[in-house]
Amino acid sequence: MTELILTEKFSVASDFAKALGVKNKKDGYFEGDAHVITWAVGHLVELFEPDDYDAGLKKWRVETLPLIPERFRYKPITRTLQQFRTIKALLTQRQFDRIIIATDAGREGEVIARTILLESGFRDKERIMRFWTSQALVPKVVRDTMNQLKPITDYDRLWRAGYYRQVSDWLVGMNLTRLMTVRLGDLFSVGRVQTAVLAMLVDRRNEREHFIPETYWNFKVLFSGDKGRWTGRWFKEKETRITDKPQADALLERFQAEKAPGVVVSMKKETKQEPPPLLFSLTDLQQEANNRFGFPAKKTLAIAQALYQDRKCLSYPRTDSKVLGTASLGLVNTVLGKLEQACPDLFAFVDPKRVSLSNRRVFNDAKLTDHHALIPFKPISEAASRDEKLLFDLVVRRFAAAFHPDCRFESTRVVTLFAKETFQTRGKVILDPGWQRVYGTGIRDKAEAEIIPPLVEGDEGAVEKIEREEKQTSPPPDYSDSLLLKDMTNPGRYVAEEEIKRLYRGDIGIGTQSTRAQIIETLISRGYVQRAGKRLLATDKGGYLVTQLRKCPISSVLTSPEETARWEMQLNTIALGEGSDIRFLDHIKAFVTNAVAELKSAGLNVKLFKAEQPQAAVIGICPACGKAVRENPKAFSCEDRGCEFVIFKRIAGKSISAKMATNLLQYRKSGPFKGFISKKKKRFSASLKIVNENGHWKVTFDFNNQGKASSNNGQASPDPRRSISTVERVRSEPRGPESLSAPGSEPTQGAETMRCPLCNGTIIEGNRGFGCSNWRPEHGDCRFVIWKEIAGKTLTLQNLETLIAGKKTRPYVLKNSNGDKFKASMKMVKAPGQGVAIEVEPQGEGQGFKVLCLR
DNA sequence: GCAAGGTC
Repeated sequence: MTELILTEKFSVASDFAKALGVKNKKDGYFEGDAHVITWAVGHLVELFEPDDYDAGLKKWRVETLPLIPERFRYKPITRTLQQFRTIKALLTQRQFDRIIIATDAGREGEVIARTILLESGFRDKERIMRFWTSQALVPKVVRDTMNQLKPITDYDRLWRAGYYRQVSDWLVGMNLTRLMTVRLGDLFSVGRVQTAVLAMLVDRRNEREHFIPETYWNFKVLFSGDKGRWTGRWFKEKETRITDKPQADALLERFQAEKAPGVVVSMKKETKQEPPPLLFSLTDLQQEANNRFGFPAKKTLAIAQALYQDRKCLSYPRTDSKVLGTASLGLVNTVLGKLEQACPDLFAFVDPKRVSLSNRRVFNDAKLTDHHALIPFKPISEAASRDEKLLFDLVVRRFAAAFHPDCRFESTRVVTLFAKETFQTRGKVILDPGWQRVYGTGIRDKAEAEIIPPLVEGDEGAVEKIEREEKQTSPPPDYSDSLLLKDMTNPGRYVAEEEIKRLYRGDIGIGTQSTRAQIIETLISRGYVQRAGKRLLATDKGGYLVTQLRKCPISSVLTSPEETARWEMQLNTIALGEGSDIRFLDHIKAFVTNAVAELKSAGLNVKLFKAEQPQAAVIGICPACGKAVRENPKAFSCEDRGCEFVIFKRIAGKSISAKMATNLLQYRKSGPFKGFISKKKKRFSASLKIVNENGHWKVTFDFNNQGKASSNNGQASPDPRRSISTVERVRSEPRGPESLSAPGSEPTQGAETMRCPLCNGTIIEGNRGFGCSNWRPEHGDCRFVIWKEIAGKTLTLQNLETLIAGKKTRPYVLKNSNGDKFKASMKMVKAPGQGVAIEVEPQGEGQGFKVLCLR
């Protein structure tokens, strides 16, 4: 008997080949005695474009809308046509006893297989079987599941649900994008997913713009008794804030007037346990990598893909599952064995009892989706990039943590009665860090870790200090990739209606794990959203589209995340055989028809949008005028229009990368590089340098010094006249409020590196300041920073060296906070309890030092 | 010039 097996992707086909002992690889498939195994590359077939139905539809016109094809048709996707033809030939030109569909176990997997069969003209359903499992495809799982093949008709409903998903997205997207674009005179894309997400970003921008901060007050009282001190925070029922000023004043007066001590009225101690976090889904990993390293979702996906595909140390990344299947216990044991050897520290406290099927937080078939959670397969290669290692480390730690004991801690809550008001004190002592060992003990609960004396009810404490804190309410934060992914995954948090909240209780989100990163990028490329560091900000254009759609009652549902969830719910019922597909499609068609009619006649404000292009990245400093040099399509040029300095992206036939340009700007010389082509078509090598000829700065070749700096990534040594030390230039995202960046590559070789005066770490350069490479909590949480601009003066590299060496700079003209100018030199001093400060020493007499820059 | 969903 011969069988044809069709998988969704090459990696799965090769898992099958391994399990079935098929070794003979042909072009586009594996060939064995009993099996031929071939693979798709995701979707190989797509819906017709409008102009495939009718060439007249190539032009976008309002009059041709709504576009509602009588019958939807498919065509092969050009990019993967070769593979489609291979599969079609196998299906139609060879006789197999059975065709086994082994695409991923989910709705889209079903669509991928069915559309290939459809477009190949293969109709013999009797011979088609479905291979269905979400377990990791180790050989045993493949062989066992091959013995439990299902008739394909069991999955017809799933295929229909997938088909309606495709078709309804097409109807909404094609019609409303064309309509809004033609009516508003600029490209305005509209879609079920992208418009709902855009609306979330626009709403957040509006909330923040219209937010009015309110002042409120807290009270803290420091009690002191025989057993020690404790701080109580005022509360009444669940409230800890007082929003009324007279009330706050009255309370303060009462507290100050009160002579009697505080009395402990309750003391509760509980031992609590916190289980390890669940294994990573892609979205969780993207969130964590965005929070910790500032990686955009797309970057994390790309790195994870490389770890999976090239380095083969990570499982399939596009998964929304946070568990493994019960068939993966053996796999887990193998992986644990390999990783233990590579990083024994992380696995020293693994609890063998947790490495068993009784660990339902890890092994849970009921919670498996198309794929299982992200896990490591083996230690990462030494050759991997820094970013790859960072990301992989997150996965390994999460994996290790999953097999650790719970974190056990003792939580204490003390209530003290003072002046007839109640004050609470919370403490937390970690008894056994359990899985937190993997992350370094106690990082997570720093804020709460207050040590409380062993109080009992009735203990008295004299009042030592009464503190009133004035605070302001803050608006919800701007979205980052991380926060947006969270709300896309779990939109119910922002949905008011109880009924709809319930819809989200299942696993319904907006978009899918495979596309969420892409949706964010689409919004950016449409000019709806901009990145500003970690933040994602809706632009005026994005806000405008949402406003126009919301003017129209029918179309406005696209701007509500609820609607996308309703569609998902209905598709689910179709997949389960409970819903009517015809009614669903009729509903969507009616929606599109009505929305088109409504928007055709709506009084839309037509407004012209200049592309709000985010500024291109700064790649260096202009040698001619000191302003930023930015990348543009053809060159790296000075942002000052009046300055003509430019480094073209092609020099003598060779492409110049941003990295090369950065080096060139920093060191005035870079190379040597191979691959230039002379006017006589001869190849040659040369370094590039920046020279000043008659007051004109330009890039020229340098033929000296050939081959000398090759050990240094093609980077020349720094120009000795410019600096004796170097600072690592960091080009990743800024972190936190200080806007210092994460460290980039290793410190530049060949030059003395500057050291942090507090912890001896490496000095790294961020966007706004020079900081310490040990800024991460796990590296020592060093907060050292010197801002690049101090009192209106921009520091030079030489100033920085002088300051770090503890020496005084020469006097400069500086400005104080009132804008008054004065002349002073700067020096770094130890500031008590604060790390370091930069002081300026005014030139005038008797003015003393003035602290201008605390860390 | 359009959607969203796969995979590269």
